[in-house]
Amino acid sequence: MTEDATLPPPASGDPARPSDASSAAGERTRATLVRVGLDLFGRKGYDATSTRDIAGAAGVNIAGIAYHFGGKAGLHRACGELVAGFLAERLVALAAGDPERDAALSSDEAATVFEASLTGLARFMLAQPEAEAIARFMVREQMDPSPTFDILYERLIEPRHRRLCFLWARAVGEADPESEAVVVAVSAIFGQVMFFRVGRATALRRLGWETIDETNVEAIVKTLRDNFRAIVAAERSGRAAK
Amino acid sequence: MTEDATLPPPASGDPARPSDASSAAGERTRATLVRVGLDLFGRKGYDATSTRDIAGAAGVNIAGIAYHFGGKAGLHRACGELVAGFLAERLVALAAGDPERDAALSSDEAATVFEASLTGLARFMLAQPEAEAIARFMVREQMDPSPTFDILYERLIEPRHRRLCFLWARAVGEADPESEAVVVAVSAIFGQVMFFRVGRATALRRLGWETIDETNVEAIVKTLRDNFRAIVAAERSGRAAK
DNA sequence: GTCTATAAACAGATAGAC
DNA sequence: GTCTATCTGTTTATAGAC
Repeated sequence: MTEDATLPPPASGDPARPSDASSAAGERTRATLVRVGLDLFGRKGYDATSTRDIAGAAGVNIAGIAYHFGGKAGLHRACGELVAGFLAERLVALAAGDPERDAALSSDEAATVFEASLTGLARFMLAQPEAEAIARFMVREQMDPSPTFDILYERLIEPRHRRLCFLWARAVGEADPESEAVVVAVSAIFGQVMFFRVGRATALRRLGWETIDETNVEAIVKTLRDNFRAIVAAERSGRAAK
Repeated sequence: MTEDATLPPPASGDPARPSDASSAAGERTRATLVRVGLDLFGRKGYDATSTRDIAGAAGVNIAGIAYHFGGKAGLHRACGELVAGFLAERLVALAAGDPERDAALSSDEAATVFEASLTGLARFMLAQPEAEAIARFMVREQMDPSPTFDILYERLIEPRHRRLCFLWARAVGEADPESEAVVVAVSAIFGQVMFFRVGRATALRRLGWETIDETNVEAIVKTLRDNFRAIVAAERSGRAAK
């Protein structure tokens, strides 16, 4: 599982790297180290993961980490950049919507787009094997943010969360999409998905599941959808009553 | 904050300890080490926390950890036992209900008790300063369970989650409180609370808060309550329509 | 029960050969 | 670009004085 993930687009010409080093072999080594690092950092945490473990699992010499990334911290940062880039692209596809057209959506359309984003996110983050390492890495950065968290927040979390708030405000007829009530509501709804990642150990034991496969995730998605629709309906009727 | 928490009941006569060692000084040392260990383990994780840090912050000699707990792992286990005992007791008080009387509750009463448990849990876990270390420690065990997780799960998480499932089933008129739909629904609702602990870094930035104080937590609780009521109402009407 | 001193293993980083 | 060998610091655990 660590070995054959299909995560990183090997990206032969990487403009983010300012320095030298552009041979095909070096690029392959870097990509392998980042992929393995993402898995191990997410699985055990930054401090619990030794550079020897990473180099060993990647089949790369230990000195290669310092050579290619400047050190352990540099590799960690590169993992964050991979996550931000890969996931931002993927989530836009999952949401199936063009952010620039959101402003033209009707209330019902906004609710539909929000729901599609929510269920798409759940299906991807909970059932896709390639998302496991990513989700673990991100949750860990949430728990105790390192310098890498800023990359994730600014390039991934903030814009996606902001868009959901915009959609939510439009769906329920709230004028200010950045109001406290909207941000809290969207966060709470997102938390329903997050539980099945963070509290996975509890969820699996309570449900007698061995893992969250594509069958199981549909049971979760059904509940998420039902809850979302219930909350939207109540919010709308609450506002109409005023 | 590490120094003056009022967490551990110093428990002079501890029956859980099979061995010798029962002087007042030794008991104080053990209690201090557990309290500091809980804070640091939760804040930085098991591997990132050195026994020197713990001993230093506790004002105890490094060798004392091995002497009193057998080693770092033993101290971690003792932290888990403290959390399980303290929180189980506290949550029963928060729920304001006697588990043995749950079977006699009406549907509306069950919903009320569930709601009180949910909001009480949120207020305690999100705003009480003494709960910060506990919550961090528990989330970390969820993320990558150590042997200590079994203590938390069996003595704290499972019975509390099971009771919420019972209340939820009764509230919405579901016969089987351990059915997949019930367990998933309760987990999702709990996830709404969990987000503001796990995703705290995101929530604070998005809301412009410096911390979640008692004022802020009321904004969260209001959303949690509204969402809970909306979901209950929708679930009931969905069943009535059949 | 608490302390000092130290052992034995391991961490990340680096120098230099190839 | 990759390798071996090694440096330097830190880790947990322990032995023995008090």
